[in-house]
Amino acid sequence: MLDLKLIRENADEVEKALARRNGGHSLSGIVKVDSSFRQIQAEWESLNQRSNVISEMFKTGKASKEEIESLRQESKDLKKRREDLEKEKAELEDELETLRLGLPNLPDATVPDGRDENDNVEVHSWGTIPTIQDPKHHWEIGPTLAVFDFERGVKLAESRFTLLEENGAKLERAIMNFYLDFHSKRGYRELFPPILVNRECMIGTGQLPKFEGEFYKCADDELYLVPTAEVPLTNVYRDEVLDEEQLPIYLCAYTPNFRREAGSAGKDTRGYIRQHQFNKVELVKFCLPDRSHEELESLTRSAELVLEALELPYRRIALCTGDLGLNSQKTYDLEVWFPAQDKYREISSCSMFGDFQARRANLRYKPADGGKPRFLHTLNGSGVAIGRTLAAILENNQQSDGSVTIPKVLVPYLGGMDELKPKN
RNA sequence: GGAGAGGUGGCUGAGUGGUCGAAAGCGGCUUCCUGCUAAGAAGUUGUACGGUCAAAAGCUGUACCGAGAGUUCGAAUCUCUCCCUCUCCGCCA
Repeated sequence: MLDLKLIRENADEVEKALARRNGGHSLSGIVKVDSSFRQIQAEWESLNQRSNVISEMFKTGKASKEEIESLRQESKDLKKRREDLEKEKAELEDELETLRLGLPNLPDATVPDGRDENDNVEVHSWGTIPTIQDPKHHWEIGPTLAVFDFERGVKLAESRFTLLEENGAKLERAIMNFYLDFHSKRGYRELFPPILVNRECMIGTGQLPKFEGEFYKCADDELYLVPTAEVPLTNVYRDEVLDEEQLPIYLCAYTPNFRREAGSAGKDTRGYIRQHQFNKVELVKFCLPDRSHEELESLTRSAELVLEALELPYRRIALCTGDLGLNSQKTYDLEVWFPAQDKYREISSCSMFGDFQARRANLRYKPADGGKPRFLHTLNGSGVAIGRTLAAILENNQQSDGSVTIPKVLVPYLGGMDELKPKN
């Protein structure tokens, strides 16, 4: 959410900054609603003031008996007019809130301009792309190695749900534990948050109200299945004022994630890449406003390091303005190599949000110099997606005999197992 | 699920329908004092959005005592609905 004062006073500049994204975002609507809201507000306040004066006269008993009758009547009339104004005021306020919540963040100056993902910029790549004769897709390899059972996953739920067979289950858990251990050792405090969250959380991190159809919601409770651990983690300190000395705060957590994938019909329908339920370890940071850029670099680096530890070839992409998410000022995507698809696929997305989420979730810190509480800055990134990691390991580590070697760092997490062999 | 208690400022905790933005204590801040971070004394201390001002300070207006509705000239205080927390019992991983 953008600062209303900033919009009011520098509408042109804000509009110019937003124009770097796709689809123009006109501010004239917001400015207009804001000014009529304030006009109504002023009128309403002056009526209140009069009512308070009348009350005061009752209190002090200064009015004569005849005056009392007319004052009583006046007060009743005032109340009626106030109620009319209140209705109008509430409507305008709602409208203003909706408009503001729908407005995206301002892109950072360092973000490359562009229309869509084709204009994203590769920052660097790591690792050697393996040479594999006729590489197979992970969905071809998985079932032969007791990793995936796609048919039964669909039977249990619906499409885009997968049953992990014994090796898959163990591998998924090994990756998850490796990631959590790795980030915990590097200063991220491990939490295990609720996986159902309330609406305030979803608004706080920016999923709602704009993307209502993307998420699973409980019918009888105002609760949502988390689409990412970003939601509970970023909301941990919602409506709180932290001390400056507490910052920065690094959090990490594993959660399952649930997404309807409403806009992705027909995309990645095969395999384990795009599921309604998937596992992920997420990294979240809270920091002082002037630290965002370096925190983004180190956050992204943390995500890269787990891929390097797993020896998976990847590249880092800087998203262009047109591909940036609603909340984000700047985003790096990490993409890992998928041999059978002959391309890189996203496995992590690391973003800085400035005070955009902090305003929505009311996340503040008290400056050490004793000033008023200020909004802090938030960042997050996948550290990284577990299911896609599993798929990438299957594809990159496939051998000509149909087996798959396990990355060294995972072997201890698998009781010493260092390869998966086909049954027969 | 049954029974009960309660939701007030950064925290603890008072509050008779007008004198309550709200006692008191703690904490915070400022100053004084004792030759050093300990103790003591005094003062000060909510938030949001407006107005005034070049701006800040200051002054000033309105709102806010879980949320919403109602009674009343006037509600933290009375009534209703909802939400949440706590205690006991039951049930359950």
